[in-house]
Amino acid sequence: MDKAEKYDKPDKCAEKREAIIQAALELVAEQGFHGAPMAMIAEKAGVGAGTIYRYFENKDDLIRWIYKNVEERFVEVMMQGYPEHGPVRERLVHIGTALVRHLINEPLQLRFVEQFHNSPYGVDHRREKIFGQQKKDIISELFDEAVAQQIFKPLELAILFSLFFGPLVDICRDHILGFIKLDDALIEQVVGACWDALRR
Amino acid sequence: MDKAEKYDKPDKCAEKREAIIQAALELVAEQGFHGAPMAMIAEKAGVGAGTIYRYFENKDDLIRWIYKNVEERFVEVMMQGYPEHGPVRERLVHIGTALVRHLINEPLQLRFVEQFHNSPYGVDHRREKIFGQQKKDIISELFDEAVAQQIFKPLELAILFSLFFGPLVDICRDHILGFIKLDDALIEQVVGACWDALRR
DNA sequence: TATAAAGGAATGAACGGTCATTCCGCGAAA
DNA sequence: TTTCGCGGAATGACCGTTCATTCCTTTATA
Repeated sequence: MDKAEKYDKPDKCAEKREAIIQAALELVAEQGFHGAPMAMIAEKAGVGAGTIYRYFENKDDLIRWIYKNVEERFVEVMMQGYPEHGPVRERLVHIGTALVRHLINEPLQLRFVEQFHNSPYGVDHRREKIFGQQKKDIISELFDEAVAQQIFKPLELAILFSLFFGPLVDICRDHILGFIKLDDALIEQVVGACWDALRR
Repeated sequence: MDKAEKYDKPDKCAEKREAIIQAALELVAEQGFHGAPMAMIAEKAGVGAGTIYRYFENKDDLIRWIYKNVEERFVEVMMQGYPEHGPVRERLVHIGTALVRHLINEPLQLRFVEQFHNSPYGVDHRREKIFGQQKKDIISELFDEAVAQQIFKPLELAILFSLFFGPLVDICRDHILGFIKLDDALIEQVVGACWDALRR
């Protein structure tokens, strides 16, 4: 039964890979990088320790791959139903609300990203994000536009991002850890408060 | 010369202890906990590896002791010149400005605290801070008062703290890492923005 | 179809390196 | 001479990574 189930699936490789990713995501999110040795990831994923190295070059590679995917998911979520032609406030509230809703539904993703940001990778990543800026993304464009239209305070993008996203992420973490209890009304209030910080 | 200097001081023990603390603070701040092994702390402090254990029970003890002291320094700085009887806005601006000025003058302390917060200690510490709350501190009292007077939005303390302190700390980090350049005028604008987030 | 060999995926014990902590000999102070 | 702080090699635990071996699937053969 076990064996039949195991081998009649055509994509067992992809499944193993997924199991490794999920195990690593959970362990890093819940215990930090210290608490996620490769042997433990392997055990949790139900594979041998060496197997991980068939799918990922090394631990760094695994961690970066997960981060990249999680971050992409964040952007996707914020862009889903994005009111591209609405007023600035509506667009910003959409982004903030979508992000918060997603983060509290996927606590592991939030915790993982936080662990990543506070690690040797983190600084390099932020530097690249602030200075690299080869192709402006939609969110940066929205902020630039709002500054140009004198809707936002005339501050650098990095500062505006901190004012808006910083508290939202902090508050999601507090919700996940059980320190506060977010509901729809409260999310709206908090996003509104972050908007107030940006508004001229 | 070295020896003479070393032993004619009456408080050489306290000096050694200070050297250990300073070395640990610097290494953790600059490299994270991974990059601050006890042997390296000892070398940087100019003492033997075993000597650290004459002053601190173990690494945890050392780290917690440093954290406690750094945090106390933060509170001291915010309370220095605190306009106790001024209007709420003035008091809040004082706190925010004093904190930012101190953080950018003492980048190691900021980086150390951030490392601490993102570690197994961090969550427990925050939980204790939010729920423990045996004796209200002056800052909490200020926020409570502002909510009661309907100057602030009617939100929980944890949320108001995130709205105010979250961005300030983020921005100081960006300054330290060279991503932005804070000056007095900019600090005032940013603190003002955080105030706007709280204001009803 | 039945059997056997080949090929590649998976395994987990073993390796080299690092870490926190211990412990014992040394040398300064009394 | 005795005492005691100190140093740093030694210890044992742990971690990322490797690799010889095993196991499963596919292909070749009769």
